[in-house]
Amino acid sequence: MEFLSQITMSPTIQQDEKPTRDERYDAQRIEMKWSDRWQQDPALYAADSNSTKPKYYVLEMLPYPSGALHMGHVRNYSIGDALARYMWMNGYNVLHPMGWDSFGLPAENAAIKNNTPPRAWTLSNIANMKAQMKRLGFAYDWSREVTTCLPEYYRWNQWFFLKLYEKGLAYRKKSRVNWCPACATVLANEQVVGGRCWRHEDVVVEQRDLEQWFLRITEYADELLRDIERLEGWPEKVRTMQRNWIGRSEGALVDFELGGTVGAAGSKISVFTTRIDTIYGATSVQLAPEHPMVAGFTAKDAALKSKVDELIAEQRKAKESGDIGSIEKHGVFTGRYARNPFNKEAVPIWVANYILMDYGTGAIMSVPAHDDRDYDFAKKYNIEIRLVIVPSDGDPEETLVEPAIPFSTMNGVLVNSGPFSGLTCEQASKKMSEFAEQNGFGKATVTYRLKDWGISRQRYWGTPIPMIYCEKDGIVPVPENDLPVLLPENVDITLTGGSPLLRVPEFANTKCPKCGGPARREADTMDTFVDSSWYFYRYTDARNDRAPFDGKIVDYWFPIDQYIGGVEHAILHLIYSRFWTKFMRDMGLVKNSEPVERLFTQGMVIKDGAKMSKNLGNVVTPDEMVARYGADAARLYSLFAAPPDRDLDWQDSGIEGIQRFLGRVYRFFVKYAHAGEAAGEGSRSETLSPEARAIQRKLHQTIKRVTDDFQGRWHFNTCIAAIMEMLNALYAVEEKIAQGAIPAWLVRDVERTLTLLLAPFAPYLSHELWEMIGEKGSLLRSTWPKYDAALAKEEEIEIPVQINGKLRSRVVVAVDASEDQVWEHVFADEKVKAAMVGKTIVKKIYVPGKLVNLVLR
RNA sequence: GCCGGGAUGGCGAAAUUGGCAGACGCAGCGGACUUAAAAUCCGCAGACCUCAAAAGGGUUGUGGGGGUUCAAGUCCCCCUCCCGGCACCA
Repeated sequence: MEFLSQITMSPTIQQDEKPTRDERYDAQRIEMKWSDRWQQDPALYAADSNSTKPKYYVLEMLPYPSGALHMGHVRNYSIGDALARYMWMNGYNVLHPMGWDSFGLPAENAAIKNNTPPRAWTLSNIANMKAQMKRLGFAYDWSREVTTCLPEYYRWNQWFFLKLYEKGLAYRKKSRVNWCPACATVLANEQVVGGRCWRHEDVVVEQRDLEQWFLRITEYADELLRDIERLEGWPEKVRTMQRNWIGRSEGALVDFELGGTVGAAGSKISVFTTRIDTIYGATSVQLAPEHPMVAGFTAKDAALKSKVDELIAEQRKAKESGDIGSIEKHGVFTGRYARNPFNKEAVPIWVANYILMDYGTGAIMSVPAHDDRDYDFAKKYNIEIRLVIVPSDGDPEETLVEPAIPFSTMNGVLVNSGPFSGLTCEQASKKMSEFAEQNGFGKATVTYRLKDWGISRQRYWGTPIPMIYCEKDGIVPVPENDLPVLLPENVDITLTGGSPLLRVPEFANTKCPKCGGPARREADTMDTFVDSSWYFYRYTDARNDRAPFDGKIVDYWFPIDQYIGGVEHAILHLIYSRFWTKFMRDMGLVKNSEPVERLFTQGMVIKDGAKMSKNLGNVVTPDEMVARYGADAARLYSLFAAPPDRDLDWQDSGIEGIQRFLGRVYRFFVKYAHAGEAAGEGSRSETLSPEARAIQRKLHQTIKRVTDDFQGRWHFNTCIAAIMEMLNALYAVEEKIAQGAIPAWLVRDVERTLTLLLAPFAPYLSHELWEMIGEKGSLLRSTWPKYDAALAKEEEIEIPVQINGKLRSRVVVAVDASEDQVWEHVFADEKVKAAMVGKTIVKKIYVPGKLVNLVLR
């Protein structure tokens, strides 16, 4: 009975009868063995802030603890981990930390859905994901783990906020939020679906103005822009995106006075223009529908008001669906006129849906002759089109306004522009700005698209903003000694009506630090981008309880040598982080002006042509991949399937090929690892057989290919292909190896080097191999192999022979053959001879080492 | 609409500077091993045509059209489609 039950319970024993247990590549067995060993040595991946070695700080963007890792994470961390291991093997003191961006909306959503407290939900997600990371074998220094939702971390958010407030970089102003009347609460943009509440499909979301906290990032707009030039290790596309995001434009403010009846909202309209030189062509003024002056116009004009409301709705809808750029232009004439200060002419005032309130002044002067958008609008509403610029090199007589002469033309000359006619655009821009300033109706100015950073969130799961409101003393900051302002637990966040903390009396009711009288705490929490703006500084000194970090330690580790993450963070996270660094520098906390030296943005992981998502049901989880193929295979495949900067199309069959490759490696070592061990060093001076020499050459070529990619463009897919080629070359001469015809020392060299080359990509297997070849020291601290150019060099090369640009033959020549020798071979070639019959040579092209081409006629 | 990135065999891809298009891998086909299958090892393989067959040879081929060049996936001009980002930036 017992015998039978053993059989049925261990079906693998039967399979194992043929190949012995150790000949099969059993990823689970190998990975569990090494995983156990690594757990027992927590100092294995520890960074040393007092080391004399050169430092290297490699960082992957910290994840939000959503519950489980996805393949995008695996890819991101496989890239970073390969680099970290490579740098360790190159003798660097590597800092490779990990943490959790653990405040934020999903925890609250989960709380509402499943009635789990955000804190418990978040911490259990972290535990799960940390276990997944460990199983995948990522080499993190867990002693520096940062969890942003814990008071040890967020107290420093509060501390920084107080500093920002002290410096005048934090201020309050009214700002618009989405408000669901049914929930009676504020909604994030994400919770607004098609203009309606995510929980109430039939409820239209309203806008409300609330007093909120802002950080004056615009104070640094110019420096943020200028320093982009220094970020040479960043992808060009990210730099371009940031430049455009900051959006500096030089132009002028010009005041148009209102004519006729003057509304209570003010008597002049200030417009921003980058082309003041076209102002004589301005035939209308256009206001954003939400421009404050418009409210004055519509107050007593119900018909106008309903038209304007329509424009507002159109604009909001377009913004939401993301195609504000292609909005169909609509507008309404207000019945009022404004005076162009240059020619004193009265022009009609319109309200238009393509004018944005949050850029410039929310008002423009419309010059239909020289701007396509203004042209379209003028055509539609029959507004006058007046030509004021003609190309300096064209015939003015022929220049009719049909269609608009592009606004961007700077190489033009002004016409119909009073005293400014005849000037070039450039001259006129300068003179006209000066003229406006002298006469008090305008000035040259610089406008940024970048807006101040609103950080108030009317939510529970975030860092409480450390401010107190006292009836007597007004806004009073929480004294530093009273930090942290703890986020209360057991808060019912399903209740309605603004910020959840407002409804927690123990939290909201407090005493004024100044007068001791009754006061109310700020109940809003901070945007989670605050957490991620400086977390990477905390890693350098993660357990400091007296300061966010020690400046000296930061000075050792910063800037981050390599930051790796998704391109979706190219703007917000990376610009806030840059701002935070500059603010900390101005506080004297850090010395560097930029946090990140080199940035790498990886592509998305795609399955069946679409981004992996639960909705599409095309999610592949790391857990199932690890269970079926092992962590090494999952990691290696995520690097092999595509270059890391491109999107990756996940194919389950692809990972099987990788597993097969790992098995091939393993079996080779099982068969031949001992030969090398027994042979010792042997006599390296012996002359190698052609086969042995070929293996040696291939080995050095492989080292070069892998090393070059780490130094250069990180196309790990081709590195891994190179290692596969090396292995194929070994199997091709397997018989010789088995016979001992390849010197044992060379086999051992190959095996040792192959193990080192695999170490950054497949840590589990490479550790196992390292042990199999009898190496005792730490693989991670061993030395990256160097290639020998002389050994990598080919002896003979094949030169393609083209005739009239078409491949006709090939000749084999010595690698150092002279041009004459090559031609000698070419002309001796039968196919070349045949092709030359009856033809004359027009041209001979010789590209050393590459090809030859004969042009015949 | 604007900005950015792409398009290469049945599939994922390679070709780093204008120089043999398709490395490496998947799927496929054939062979060896096996009673058989799996696993493994070896080999074939862009498409079309030609040759009785094989070897060989030819034509064609990197989204489409034009151009530059002895030579173009790569450079220039025009166009189509796909992906990502966006803020009509005045």
